[in-house]
Amino acid sequence: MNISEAGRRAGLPPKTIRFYEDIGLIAPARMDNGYRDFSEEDLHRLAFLRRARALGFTVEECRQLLGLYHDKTRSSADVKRLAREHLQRVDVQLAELEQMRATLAHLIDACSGDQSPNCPILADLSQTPKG
Amino acid sequence: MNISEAGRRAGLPPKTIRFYEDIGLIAPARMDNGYRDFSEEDLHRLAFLRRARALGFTVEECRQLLGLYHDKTRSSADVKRLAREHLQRVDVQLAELEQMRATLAHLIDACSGDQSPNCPILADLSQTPKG
DNA sequence: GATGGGCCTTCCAGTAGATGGAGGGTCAAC
DNA sequence: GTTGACCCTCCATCTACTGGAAGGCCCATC
Repeated sequence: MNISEAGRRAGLPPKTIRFYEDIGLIAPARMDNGYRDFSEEDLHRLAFLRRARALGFTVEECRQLLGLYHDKTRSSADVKRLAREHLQRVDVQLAELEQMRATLAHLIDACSGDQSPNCPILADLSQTPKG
Repeated sequence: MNISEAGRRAGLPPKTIRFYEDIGLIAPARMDNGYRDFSEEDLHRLAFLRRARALGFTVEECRQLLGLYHDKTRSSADVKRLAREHLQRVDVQLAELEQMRATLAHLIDACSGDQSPNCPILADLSQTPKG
């Protein structure tokens, strides 16, 4: 199977698949003409990667998860630990974004949005730290 | 005022300040020896940048915001539009993160986290799209 | 006046995770 | 035989910095 077909079936653009090969996440065979030749196993890995990335795991975490997936002697504790660390990061990001959102919404609400130059948003941004 | 003092007062590392000068967000004067010489106005711009960045505005948006801030003929509607567009982006990111979080939390909850290789997290990641 | 430490400068490289494009090979169809 | 749609590699670009090397400046101390 060539790269565009693999991409279509795994839900990843060919560019991304080549990138994943570059960084050693997959290693598809090659045809005589040099074209990549994707097996079902390659496809499986690609789909795994797409899902793990969609959950926000970093590429390095994906590498570890793939390693665990293929390690029949793994313990689920290792996987769970990785996932929990990631969840903590997600929670931090969520808290930051929610804080941003609250401040932004508050400022937007306070701004008349008319033709006057008077603007609480700019006023807030230009506030000096101690006054 | 030299760069480390400016950084201390604006809450930004010297490296970041140099970077902001590189991309044209600030243009501090220079002393005879080539050192940057920050005015109160420069400090004000730096503090503005720090706050706008902390609210998640991109550097290009910060550039526009600074432009509006110094434009006495601005209308607050322009500022509000920028802020609203940004808020929409934040909301999209929040929705994505919350979706991630929910899935992750669900998977983590389902995983025993013991020494068995059996792991619902890996099972989910390796699911093929149609079964 | 030599030396040391702590600043400052510029420039280059690297980060994450792709994505875009140039330049060129391959292949099937018309 | 020549389009057009693929494929290949390699390099550049994006965001917003951050780290480090190599070297200059300034002040204090011996």
